Amino acid sequence: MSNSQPATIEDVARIAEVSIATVSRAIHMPEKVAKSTRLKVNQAIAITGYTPNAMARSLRLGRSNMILVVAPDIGDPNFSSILVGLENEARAHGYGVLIGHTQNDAQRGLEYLKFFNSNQAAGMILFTGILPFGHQTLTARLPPTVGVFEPVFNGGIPYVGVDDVEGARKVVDLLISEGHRRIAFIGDSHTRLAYGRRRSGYEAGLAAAGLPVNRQLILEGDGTVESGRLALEQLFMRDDLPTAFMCVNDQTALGVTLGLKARGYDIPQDFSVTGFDDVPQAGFMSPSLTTIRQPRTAIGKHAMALLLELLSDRAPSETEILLRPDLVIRNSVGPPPPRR
Amino acid sequence: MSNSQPATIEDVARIAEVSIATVSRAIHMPEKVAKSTRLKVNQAIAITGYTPNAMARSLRLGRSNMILVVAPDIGDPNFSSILVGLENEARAHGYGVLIGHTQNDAQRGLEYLKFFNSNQAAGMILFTGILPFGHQTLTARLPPTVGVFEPVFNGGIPYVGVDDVEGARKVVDLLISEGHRRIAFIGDSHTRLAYGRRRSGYEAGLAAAGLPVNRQLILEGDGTVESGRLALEQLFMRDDLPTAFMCVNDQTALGVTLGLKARGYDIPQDFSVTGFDDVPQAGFMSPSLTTIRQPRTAIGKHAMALLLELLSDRAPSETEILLRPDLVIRNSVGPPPPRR
DNA sequence: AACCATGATGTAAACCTTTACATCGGCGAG
DNA sequence: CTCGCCGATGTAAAGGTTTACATCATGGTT
Repeated sequence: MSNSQPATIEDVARIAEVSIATVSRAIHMPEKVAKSTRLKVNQAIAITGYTPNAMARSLRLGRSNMILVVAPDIGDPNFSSILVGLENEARAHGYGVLIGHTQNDAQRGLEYLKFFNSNQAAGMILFTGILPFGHQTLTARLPPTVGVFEPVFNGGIPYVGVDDVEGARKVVDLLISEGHRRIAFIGDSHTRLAYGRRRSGYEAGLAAAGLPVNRQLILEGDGTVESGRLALEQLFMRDDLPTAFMCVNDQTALGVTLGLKARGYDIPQDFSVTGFDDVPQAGFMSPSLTTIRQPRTAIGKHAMALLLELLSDRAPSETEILLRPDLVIRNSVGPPPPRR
Repeated sequence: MSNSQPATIEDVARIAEVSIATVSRAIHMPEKVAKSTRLKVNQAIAITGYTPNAMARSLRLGRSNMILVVAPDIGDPNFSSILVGLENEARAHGYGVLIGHTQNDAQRGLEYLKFFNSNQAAGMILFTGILPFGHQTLTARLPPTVGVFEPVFNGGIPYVGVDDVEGARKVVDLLISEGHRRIAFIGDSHTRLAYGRRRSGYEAGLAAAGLPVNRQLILEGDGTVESGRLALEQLFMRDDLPTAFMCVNDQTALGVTLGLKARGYDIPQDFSVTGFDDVPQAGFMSPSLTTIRQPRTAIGKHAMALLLELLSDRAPSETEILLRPDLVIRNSVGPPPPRR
């Protein structure tokens, strides 16, 4: 039964007493083979436990049914649920998913690019906001690619994510409606498109309320906990404090929260803090964090659907899909303290 | 330069004015080819931008240089750093890493098994404490495999992880030295070997201190936040409280902490809580969590080294590698309250 | 001077598929 | 009865490698 070598199509053919061509057809174009033969073949497959050799198959075909998902950091709390969406959609269409982990190392990114020479993958999903290889000349020879979660910096790449501008807008609007007038934006960035969009939403919200945009209250950050803590320290050094901290993501908000608590302040009594993304830990923070929910599995699903559309080279119906962000109100926002 | 089709070995041969055999040798057995030819070949490779077709290669060779890493949940906070260790070691030996995500679905596990028929992967790292496919007959035809982080339930599979017994022992010893006598163990499990081992350490510690093992204080759990919260409620319903909660992992400890805080208790003034694993969030919890550090990248490194040893079918030097667990003392442990 | 070992290179088979093309038999129409 | 067509199946090539074996030239030994 289970010999040392995996069964090949030839083993099946021998047992079914047909040619290998017929076996192949019985598998891939069943309607082209007589019912009785089909039966024999299926029995033979069951007997041998044959599964087609994927490498030989895609060598012959010149294409594979694998999609490469490239992420700089597998540990990103947003990644896992997006992956689930990607995988489910992929498998529903007969595709599989490989995960590539670049650790922000262009060298590694390049290695994954080789996958496409060998047809080891047919397309690529980019979880990084940037092309994962240094600025090679090869922009031309890029495989079909879709960005998720964060628009791809180098431009021109279809993208699926949440509507960052509107999400940020919802946050500022909430803060303003609570009575805040001095709202800091923590985590501005020139390189991360998503953060830039969130900042636009922030500014739009202020403008709509007739509030000035105070450049002193906009601090840079890279979305890490540490960056939040750091920005907070800078603000305290300047002694020109806001009443609310609108953070570019939940990690940053955690940093701000920790810093504030370390200084002995209470949230939301003394200051309000908001995040963005609603990572799994957001509900467990103390206080639990008011933030924007990312529809993560939906993002994954749409992104994969878009990529498969690209692969079937029907012209893709759209090139940027923006999903609706939902505000999640928890306990980190309150009215500003009476005076300061 | 960059035509539409990727360059093949034949293109290189033509340009270098040698046969394809020589090109292949120049790449894989450079000492077998004259220095002058080697030079020509290398130039031709540079000109064409040739990279070998990995599929054709492993089709011919009957083996690949990819290692499949199977995890039920990519989002597990322990996974990412272990992966880094695995990857670094793999690439140092010319191997690459593929990540398989099973979502605890045996069907998916089986699909990954097909990788080995096609030689898409040469070996497998199991991050799940269990064989990721239902109980197939195929235990015999298992590819070279190493478990990480959690011993593999179905037995006989080499394993690299932390010494759970000793780690747990360090935790109880700490609690006992603080003066605790009634210590609950949250997260016992029949199916998760690591948890069983941690419980052994717990019992050993109690025994060494001459304390009784109270079965009422040992609660089941599956390592989720929710399981921690649940176990806590059970204890409160029984009205027979411990002074310290030793949790099987950090997530469980988070659940216990949240439950305790919801009931208005202070940690560590009213109760002490400990975790295990030192996940990245442990330091950010409030209070910050006293726990056991997993040497995650080291685990990955050793596991991959062991697997590569297995692959080279030198008999592996050892079949279980246990790394030293370190106690990380933070702020969730204190002496028990004066009376109760 | 004849021979052989040695080193460098080329030829062709094999790995496992898929599929264009050929073959074959049967059946309906003329 | 013959022809042509159609459906079912088989034959063989192709896809890009690696490598056993063959070939060839060179230089040293006898």
